[in-house]
Amino acid sequence: MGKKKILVAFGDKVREIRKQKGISQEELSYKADLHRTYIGMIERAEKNLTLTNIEKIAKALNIEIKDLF
Amino acid sequence: MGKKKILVAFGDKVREIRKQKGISQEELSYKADLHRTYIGMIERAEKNLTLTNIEKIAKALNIEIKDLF
DNA sequence: AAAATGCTAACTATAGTATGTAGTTCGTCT
DNA sequence: AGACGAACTACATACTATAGTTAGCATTTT
Repeated sequence: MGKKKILVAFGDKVREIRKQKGISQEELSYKADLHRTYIGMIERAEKNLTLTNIEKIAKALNIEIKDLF
Repeated sequence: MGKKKILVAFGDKVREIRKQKGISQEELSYKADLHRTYIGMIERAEKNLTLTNIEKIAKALNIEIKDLF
């Protein structure tokens, strides 16, 4: 099953910014109030996340939602 | 049950741009390949939509995902 | 070695999809 | 003006797909 481009792009962006900020998936998961493995799934484009979780991740990264696209 | 701010903001934005383009919910639903009533629910902030559907709506409106935030 | 991430598998919550009906808006015609 | 129909939108409900959440162990990275 091929992963959707948009999910790959989003996951890559999250990983890029997360590394830029020098934090681990686990640290991000605390800040976003999401599970550690769930963050990994998003970065690997295995989850089609909802708008509320997109917002949680943006806030945890201290960025605007816009900046994830 | 109070509607989440982010969903209200998103729904309002979709409606604003849709009206700006002078198309009905039904027309938008055709272009986005989503059900007519589902578009209504999104505009009324009753649904927490996923990233793939956010993309569908942006494409149907001929805009970038960024422009919805 | 320790810390971080990948990956599988399960369960539960809710998004996605659709139908039917009620209500709204808007122009047109007496 | 008010009455009428037509197009659009709201809303309740129900079903089915899948997102959300977690645990455990494997693998990779530092």
